[in-house]
Amino acid sequence: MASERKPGSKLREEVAALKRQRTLDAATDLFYEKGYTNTTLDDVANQLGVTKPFIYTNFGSKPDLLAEICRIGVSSALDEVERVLAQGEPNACTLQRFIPRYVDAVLRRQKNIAVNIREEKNLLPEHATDLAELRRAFMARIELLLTKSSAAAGHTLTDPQVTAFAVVGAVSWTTFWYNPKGALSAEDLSGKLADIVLNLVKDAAPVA
Amino acid sequence: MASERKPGSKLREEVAALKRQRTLDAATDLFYEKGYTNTTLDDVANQLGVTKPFIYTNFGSKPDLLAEICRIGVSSALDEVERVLAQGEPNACTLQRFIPRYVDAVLRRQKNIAVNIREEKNLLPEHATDLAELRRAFMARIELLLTKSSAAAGHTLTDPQVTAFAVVGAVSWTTFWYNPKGALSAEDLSGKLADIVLNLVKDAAPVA
DNA sequence: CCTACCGATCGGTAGG
DNA sequence: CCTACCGATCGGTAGG
Repeated sequence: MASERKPGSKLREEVAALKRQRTLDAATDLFYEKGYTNTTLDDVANQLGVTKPFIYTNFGSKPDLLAEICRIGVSSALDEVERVLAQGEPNACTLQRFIPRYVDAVLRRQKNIAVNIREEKNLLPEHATDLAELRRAFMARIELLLTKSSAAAGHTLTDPQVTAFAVVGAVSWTTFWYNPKGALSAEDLSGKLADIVLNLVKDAAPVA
Repeated sequence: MASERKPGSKLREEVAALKRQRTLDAATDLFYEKGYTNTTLDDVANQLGVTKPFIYTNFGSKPDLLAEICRIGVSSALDEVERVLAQGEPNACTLQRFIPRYVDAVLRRQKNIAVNIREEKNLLPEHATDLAELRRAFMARIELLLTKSSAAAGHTLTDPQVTAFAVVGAVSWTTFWYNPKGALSAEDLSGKLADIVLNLVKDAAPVA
């Protein structure tokens, strides 16, 4: 009996992580495709080739699963701003580095972000509060980035908050219309959208 | 007995229209506030001070009610583009007239548009098809407007379709964050957003 | 257009 | 972690 098991609860952990990941993936696909309330936990289990109680070994409830999917969506965008801000004080070129990365991050987490927006009303109050806080933090960082990099480029934003919402709206909107299987590649889109959005943050001048 | 009733089925029609309108209003508020699946038809009836069968005299089913709410949302935006396009060939100033009106229209129908976006997956297939067609028509009109008015202003859009999605995204996004009871008035917002969006449609030049 | 009810769906769990 | 089931919810309607 070649033993030596106790320290290697590592395998056990890896198995648990794998199960959790697969459950999240299946649920993300189904929630995105059919909507949260039209997806039963039996559907999710079925797609994984298991039965419903399997899901409850990793997640406490259906709303927990939803909350985690949403959290991943917001976090991926927040991480991207933090990464750029961590590279030092924003300068005139920071936005040109940030915007394409942000667009890419959103497209990579397209399903999570779409579900996050659509299913907000199906979150439990505690999850809704947490996610609202995360989103608020994200918006604050975007505002900071826009303000500082605009200043460095020599212009002032009339209303950084509204500008931030416009940028985030233009980018997040892709999650509703972009089809990864279509003719437009994610790279093409992210380049084009980056150009358009960069234009947007240049201060309005020749209007009226 | 002062009679004279038959030709005046007009009153009857007015009553029917009123009931229908009130039902739509109540459902729009509740779907927006709590989400479609979290709102029961008993909730809607309750808010109107009636019982559930009342609703079925005006709408065939819950999904019918949802479809009508969504249709009003898309239509209000489509109507606005059509109105501007009907004023003759777009020129260099057309966008400056259109954008604020479009933003206003979206804010006026904020609830319908938010519900439209969120509850897409809860539509019946036939309604989903109709609404997708309406949305497609709307996007085509926006693209046309952007292309022609840009041309009239002397610049060319690299990709009118992506630009159109960016504009529509930046504006539609307001339905998720704008709070009519907050400090920012709808007029202020529509002015600011119009400036920002007008900036966005000027062709990218000094990038890279 | 109300009262009262049916029927189906589905999240969650007991028991093993 | 499966089988089998409960319990609640809720859209829709029959009957008046």
